[in-house]
Order: sequence, then structure tokens, then C-alpha cells
Amino acid sequence: MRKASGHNKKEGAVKKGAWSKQEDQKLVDYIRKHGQGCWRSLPRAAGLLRCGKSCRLRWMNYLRPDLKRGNFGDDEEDLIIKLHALLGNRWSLIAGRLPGRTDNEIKNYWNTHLRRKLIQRGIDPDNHRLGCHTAGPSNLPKWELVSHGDEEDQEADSVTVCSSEASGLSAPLPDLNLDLTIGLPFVSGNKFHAEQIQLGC
DNA sequence: AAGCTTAGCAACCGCCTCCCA
DNA sequence: CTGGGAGGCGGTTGCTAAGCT
Repeated sequence: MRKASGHNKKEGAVKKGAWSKQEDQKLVDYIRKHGQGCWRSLPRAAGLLRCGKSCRLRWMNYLRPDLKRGNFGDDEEDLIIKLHALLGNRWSLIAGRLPGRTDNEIKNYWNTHLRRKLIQRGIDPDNHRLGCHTAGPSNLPKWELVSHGDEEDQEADSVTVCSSEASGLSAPLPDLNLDLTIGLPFVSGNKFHAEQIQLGC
């Protein structure tokens, strides 16, 4: 079905592809009883022919009880756009600001909906700078800086100020004024517990 | 109605980081 | 200090459903 993986060399005959209802049920039942614990040993203990990574992904993205499925609201869309402008493709951090949403879901939504939306508004989705020219989705638009006069400076990672009126965004990006103290509801371990992002722009 | 194209999304892959012995 | 194992992350793939001709 999918490409053979080199990283399953120790996994024996692991199943790949879409999850069945029975597999989902086994995973949910096991985690309800025993908690998440060690993902590597979980599949065997739960009676699943999956690798630990696959189980983790399935649980995190679809089976967790606190997930909010369904369409993104306008406020969520707006928040994702603003967070992406600040954080880039740090999907897990963005997901941390959207309770009930997963990084994978946000990433997919960005790539399929929001990217296109920004392009139609004439905004480069990669750097959130206002582009000009026609924003035809099929052609790669040419982007130009809004406020940087120095052409040599185009690769600099300074934040470019886009006019909110021109860009169609509800607020100019550097004035987002978001409190980006990351309270991560789903991060386990101590990796990000103290992580805070101060908005410096 | 059938075939083709495109969009959406679930899932995989490989790399990176952290932890621990 | 170092190396291996495990978890986590972002990029990418490929299946499927919807829309179009």
C-alpha cells in the first residue's frame, strides 16, 4: 500500500494503512484501562499488530476523547493565520493554542484551505507578506515586499509590516498583540512545560 | 453515465531532541 | 561524555470522494 519503511525492521509483521473499528476499539480500551505508558510496548500489550508510532498517531489525532472534530470556525481560522505568521510551520505549538485541535489537523487545514485563502487575498502564505499581481491560485504569484525598501534585505528575517486594509487581514501582523504564553494541554513530559513565547514584534 | 481531474485528509517516513544508562 | 532508545515533529504520500466534462 504505502512505501516500505526502513524503520520497522524490528517490528516484525506490522499492519499499515487505515485503522479498522476493531483496532480503534482495542486501542481505546487499552488506554482507558492502562493509560498511554510506553508506546513501543503498547501495541503488543493491546493486541494490535501496529507499531507504537502508529498507535500514538492514531490516538493523538483521532481517538483522544477531548478532540473537537468538524469544521474550523472563523475565529479559529483567524487564530491559525496569526499564529502561523508568528511561529511558522510549528504546528504543534499552534495546536497548543487551539484546544481540541491536533497539529496534523491544523497542518492539513492550512495546506488545503488557508494557504489558498491567503493567496487569493494576495498574501504570501509562507512569509505573510503582501504580494501583488494577480493572485491566481494556479500560477505561482510573484511576491514583493511591502515596506522594505532595501532589496538586498529581502532575505532578512525581520518582520515586514503589511497594511491590514490591503492584506484583508483583520489586524496588521506585527500588532497582533497576542498573548502567546504557551499552555500546552497535550504535551507530555517536561519538554515544553516552561516554554513561553514572548511576542517580540 | 462514464471517465477524468482535483481537493481533502488519514497515515507514513525520516529526522531531531531528550533522556538515561 | 557518549551512544542507544523512545517520543515528537514536520513534510510528504497516496487513497477516496466530490466535482467537472
